[in-house]
Amino acid sequence: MTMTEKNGLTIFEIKNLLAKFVEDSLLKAKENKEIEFNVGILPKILFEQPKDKKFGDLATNFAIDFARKTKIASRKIAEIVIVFLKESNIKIISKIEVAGPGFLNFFLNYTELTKVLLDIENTHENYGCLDYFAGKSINVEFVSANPVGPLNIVNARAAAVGDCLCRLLTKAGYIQVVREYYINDAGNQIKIFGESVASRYKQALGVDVVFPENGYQGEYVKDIANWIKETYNDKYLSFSQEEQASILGKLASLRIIEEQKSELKNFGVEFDVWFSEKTLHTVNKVKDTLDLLKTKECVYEKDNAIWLKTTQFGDDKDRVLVKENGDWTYFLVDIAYHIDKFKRGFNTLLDIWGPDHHGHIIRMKSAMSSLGIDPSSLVVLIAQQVNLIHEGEVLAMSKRAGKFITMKELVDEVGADVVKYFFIMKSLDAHFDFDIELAKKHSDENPVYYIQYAFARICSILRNSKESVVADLSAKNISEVNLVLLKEEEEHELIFKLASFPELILNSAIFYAPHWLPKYLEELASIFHRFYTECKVLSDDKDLTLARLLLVSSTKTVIKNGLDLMGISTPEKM
RNA sequence: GCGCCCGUAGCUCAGUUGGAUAGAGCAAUUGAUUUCUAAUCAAUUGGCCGGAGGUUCGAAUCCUCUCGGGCGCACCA
Repeated sequence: MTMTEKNGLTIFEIKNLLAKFVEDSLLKAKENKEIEFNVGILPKILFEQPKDKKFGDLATNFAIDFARKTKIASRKIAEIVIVFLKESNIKIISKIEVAGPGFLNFFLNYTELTKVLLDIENTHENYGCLDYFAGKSINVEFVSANPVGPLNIVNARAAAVGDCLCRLLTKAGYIQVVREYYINDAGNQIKIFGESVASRYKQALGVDVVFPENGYQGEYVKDIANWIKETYNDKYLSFSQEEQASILGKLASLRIIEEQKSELKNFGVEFDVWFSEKTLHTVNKVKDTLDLLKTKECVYEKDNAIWLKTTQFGDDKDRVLVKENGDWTYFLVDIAYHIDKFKRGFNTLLDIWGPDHHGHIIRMKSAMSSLGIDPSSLVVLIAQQVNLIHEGEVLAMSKRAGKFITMKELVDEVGADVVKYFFIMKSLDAHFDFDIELAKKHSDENPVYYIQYAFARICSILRNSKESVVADLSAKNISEVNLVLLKEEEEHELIFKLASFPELILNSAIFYAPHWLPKYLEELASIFHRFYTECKVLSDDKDLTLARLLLVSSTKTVIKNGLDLMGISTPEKM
């Protein structure tokens, strides 16, 4: 539908509107000399949803905060302001009260608020889309596992959360969101991995060799070696040890990358860019970065190595860029990588790193500062560790020792929807104990099914409505629906929640907090289930049925939009 | 020793800017189905927000100290 007029207001818009009215009221009070203050100290008017209904739908405590600056009693400020507010006759508000030490409580006019349902119907999958980050672009780098083994459960966490975050950022208005996977295919680990594969390859061909002491033990290494044997036979047997490690390592890691891609795709996560660390070396980007750093006076030589003065930005010691033997450090290469990303024109770089990398944040930001890049345009989120709990015990996992559960195993065992939901619902900061038995055992009472069930129930209602005498909603001009009929408490709660959706998107995107989304959807589903129990949608009262169908249809849209943001399916029947 | 993250109900965790009586799910107990899907709803039980000070009208939230758990502190990646 194009050129749709907006009918109602979302909660976010209402808050902005009210903030403006409060501010205007304060200024009028100042004009009337009822309150004296400098315009510069005008407070930011923030609203919250009181827990207790008797305090209204929205409340602000600005007067209490403002009282400190003006030395006027907070209650008095509120009482002066409320007079002007009442004179303003704000359409969306039915009642305003001063309460407690100076809270200003607003009660919404639900006849007005309900009009938002028309907007939800009109905008549909675009409901919740914002233009907050209009014109901005962001690069989100996540997972980025070394190509030396299958993806593990921490990678699964990063994949689920990173992908959801990207969808949220897109919805919040970024013009470009690039999902990027950095392949560490040039380091020491690759070398060790190559030696491991070469060793297994020779063993597979019946050669008696000693497996490297620090090699990768996992069974998958043997599988890959066997694959190479089957594909190339003894072609590489005559090569030198070094060549074998290099060539077979490359073959093996390419294969692993392909497997990672397909496992991620199977999980529903696809990357726009697979960036190979090697390309930084081949086109001199590391050297260029080093040269650039050298011009910045924050680089010095000591003990035959080249150092970056990260201490001037708060690091506890300076860091080496070029080793005594002339090799570049991982740190320098990583700086070059980030410079490369910035050069591609992104306003913001977002990295999701593992917990063992938190010490690198200050270093990387130091490097950016040294190069004159605003360090706040690099955002690093740390995905805390995941413990897999099996029969009450924490499973110790090590890729080197080949003892770990892969992302694929977890997804096969528990299901992609549940895995995604479990990971997204936790704050990234939180350490996470993932109890496999619990996830499987309680899968029927899982929150994800709770939400999906609400969706399925709505689909069922809509199916039934088409068979009844009640006219199909889409066949009617929805603006003819009599919204006043939606007056039950459950209906109002549902409408309020639906109207809050865009604000949730905004906050989740601004604070990079995707875990607020599943919480919102659980609350929404809960309100819907209660509504379902209390209010019959399909009845002989055609007008009421139509109004409730509109409400239910809007709920369906919001649940769908929400689950889509998490990459979780929306079954129409359960 | 220094730094980062965590500590909230029996378990797993929310708590956005300091707000009004600390929340949800699971587990436990009880009730609800001639009615659009009971994978649901309603109700009950469950808390010194790790501890101690401080800041203020007001603290789970901010500051200081402290105790537990995890992870870093390489010329490894």
